[in-house]
Order: sequence, then structure tokens, then C-alpha cells
Amino acid sequence: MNWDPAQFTVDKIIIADDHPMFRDALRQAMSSSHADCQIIEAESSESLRLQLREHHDADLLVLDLNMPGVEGFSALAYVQKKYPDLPIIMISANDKPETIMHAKHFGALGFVSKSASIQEIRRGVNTVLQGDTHFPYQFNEQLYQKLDDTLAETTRQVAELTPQQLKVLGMIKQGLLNKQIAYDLDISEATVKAHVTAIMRKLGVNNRTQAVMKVANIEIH
Amino acid sequence: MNWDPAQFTVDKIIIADDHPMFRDALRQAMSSSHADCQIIEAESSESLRLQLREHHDADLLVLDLNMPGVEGFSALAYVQKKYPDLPIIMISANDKPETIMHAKHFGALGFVSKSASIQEIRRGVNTVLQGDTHFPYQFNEQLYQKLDDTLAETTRQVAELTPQQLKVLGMIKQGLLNKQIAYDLDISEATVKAHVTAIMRKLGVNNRTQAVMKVANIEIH
DNA sequence: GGTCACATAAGACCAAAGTCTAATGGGTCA
DNA sequence: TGACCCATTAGACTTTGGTCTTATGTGACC
Repeated sequence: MNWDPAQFTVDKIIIADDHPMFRDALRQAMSSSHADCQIIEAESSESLRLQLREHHDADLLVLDLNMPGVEGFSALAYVQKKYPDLPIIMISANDKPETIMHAKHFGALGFVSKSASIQEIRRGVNTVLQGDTHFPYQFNEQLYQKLDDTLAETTRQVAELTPQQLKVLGMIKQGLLNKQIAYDLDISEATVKAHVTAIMRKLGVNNRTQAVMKVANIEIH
Repeated sequence: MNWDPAQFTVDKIIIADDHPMFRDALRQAMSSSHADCQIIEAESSESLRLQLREHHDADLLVLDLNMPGVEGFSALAYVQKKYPDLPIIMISANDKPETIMHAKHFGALGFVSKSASIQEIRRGVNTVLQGDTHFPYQFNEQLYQKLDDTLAETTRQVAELTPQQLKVLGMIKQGLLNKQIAYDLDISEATVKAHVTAIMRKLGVNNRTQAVMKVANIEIH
């Protein structure tokens, strides 16, 4: 590494991670290259919110993905919206390409896996501190963009269903027959069939089995 | 804590975790209470296998769940079978009750979440080193036993399918018609129907939609 | 040589799924 | 008052799904 830490000053870094051991390790790693840097710790999204209010002048936020109290990327989205100028680097044990892509799209300037070595993590942090972005080079965005697009499309399609159609779709997922659905909703089987046809048309599928697989992992509200 | 580390000697501990930072932190935590203890590190299931061959006399294995190269609990099952006398404590970022229960059932003597404080982790490790078991007290085994049972039952049922039936089930999941399946497998539709009937009988469902939902999140090999 | 599991298949039959057309009524919005 | 969306339904029709019975061939295992 031909990079010199003295080239720029770092006054304050916030580390948000619910694993005390990881926070400790990261603090040590950071203070060895930035001796006079103040390190703020947050162990939950709530404490992160409080710390940010006090330390909105920080140079960097190191954010863990799986913090309790936040569903997925909502913490990232929240911080990004409220403090647009605060650089964020995400650190996560989950380094699937989808995750990295999401981090990128939600405005993180960098991403490092927790599986990375201390040197790699430090390099990623320093790169972002210098104003650059830092993502694992192995991952092919185009490739996973498509996967993500299909999920997004499905979500859009489901959103186009009418309330009654959603109900019916939910019951199809339970393996109910049209007849049973009709009885439970107190409507005729003909109506159920009409709904099913409409559902399949909107989802772009040809039968209920395909419909079920398409929304298998989507919550029907 | 009214517990005295000098009460027993600890010569050798193996730490298996793919996060270098966590390994460092844990090593530090351990060496502070067991100064003369040798700490062996493994960063993958492969290196764990090698280290175990050399250090099968270790006093404890601290095992991370999400190591690359092992699907879920296979590493735990492997070690447990090959070295039945080696105490194992699991450490994981995923501390869902199901996970804890699995660890317990696969023979781990303890479980601590990575979200726990260093003191808690150290206490868990020491408890297991003393020959006791250590699991989070909050978790209600009976409650999650049931959830787990249904998943385990499904897995058992899928395991009873013949190779050809597995193929057919996989194609059903793709929403193919019996006719299409017959064409693709170059068999008659009657045969496909026979397979489908057998599949549904073994899975304990009444139609293909229910079958699909039942195995929606199971990989069909 | 006999048993067993598996894959294959035909034919008959009934139930369920899905399409199309046409029609009614309620609600909202301009 | 229309235009429009949504929910509802009937009737006729075709296709698909699923059961049951019966039957053949093959390879493994003892």
C-alpha cells in the first residue's frame, strides 16, 4: 500500500453496529491509522439516531446492515435522506451481490464485507474518507440488476391488483380451490374465476401455479 | 462476576470464524482471562477440518455458523460426529430461536449471539469450558419446536420422493403443464399424472398448488 | 427364482381450471 | 349525466388436473 494516512485529517467517525466485539475491533483498526480521530459508537438504530443528532459533523458513518430495529435498508435510507452530506460506508456479513447493489442504490459510497481482512476494511474506509467510492470489484452490477428488476416488476404487478383480487390471490396461495374461495368470500365461483383470470393477466402468467410461485415470497396484505 | 478463571486450566481453544476482525477480538478477549492459552484460528470449513486433525486435543471449539463452504449446520454436524468429545460453542450473528434450537439439537453445548457483549461471550465460553451448557435463557424451545417440526417434516417428505418425482416436482414449480412436462421428459402424460399423484400423496397435499407452496423455499436437486 | 422399488403407460371417468361473452349494479370523478 | 373502475354473475365451452384400475419392463437384492 503506497498510501499515506497523513494526507488528510479525520476528526470523527461514527460506527453503527450491534456487535460490540466488531465495534471494538474496528475502533482499534481505525485508531491505529488515525490516532487523533474521535470514534462514536452506536449499537442500535435508535442510538444511531441520537448520535447523529449530536455528531452530524462526522466525517464518515460506518453502518452495519443487520442492526436490530431496522428492516434491511431503512436505516441507510433514513440517514441518507436526513444527512445527505454524510458519507456512508456499509459493512455487512451478508455480501451477496443483491445486498451490495442495494447499498449502492440507497446511496452508500462504499461496501465492505465483514469477511474481509482488517487491511481491506481499513482500505475501504480510507477510500471513502478521501471522497472516492469503494465496492468489491468482483461483482457485476448488470448481472444482478436484472434479477432485481424482475422482483421490482412483480411488486409493481401485485400493486395493480384490486383489494378483492389480493384476497383471492392470498387464498390461492393457501392451495384453496375456486369453490372453497367462493364459499369463504360468500361470492359465486364464476366471480372467483373472473378474479383469477384478472390476477393471472396482471401477473403475466398462464395458470395459478405460476402465479403462486411468482408471489411465493411476497407478503399478501 | 464471582467466578475465578484460575479454577481450571485451558490449554487450547479453536476459533472458527470467517471474520478476521471477530477472530482478533475474540482472541484478545480470551487471552485476557486465560493468559497461557493457545488459540488456533480457522477461517473456513476447509481450514477447520485441517486444524482439527492437528489439534483434536483442544478444550473447546468456538464455531461460527455462517462460514463459507458449509451449508448451515453441516460443519457442526461434521465436527460433532468426527470428534464427539470436543465441546462446541456456537457463535452467530443470526440469533433467531430456530437457529439456537438447531445448534442445540446438533450437539452444541452452548450458543451466544454476536450481538452479545464481550463479557457475555466470555461467560458463555467459560461456562462451556467448565463442562456446563450455556444457551440464552429468553428462548422458549417448545414454541419453536413446532415451527421447526413442520419444516423438518417437509424435508423428510421431499426426501422420500424418487429421482424422477423430484424432477417432475421441479417442473411443476416452474408452472409447467403436465403435457409440457411429458414432452420435456419424453414420457407420456399418463406417466406424468402418475408421478404427480404420487408426489401429492407423499407430500400430503391435494393439488399441485399446495405442493408448490409447500416446497416453494426448498431447493429441488 | 422371487421379491421389491421404480418408471412406464392406457383408458375411463369426474372434478377443477380457465376463457369468452354478455350483463347488472355501485361508486367516484369531472 | 356520462365515463370509468370495480365487483358481481350466468352460461357455454374447452382444457387441464387428478383418481383408479390394470399392466409391462427393468434392475437391484437375497
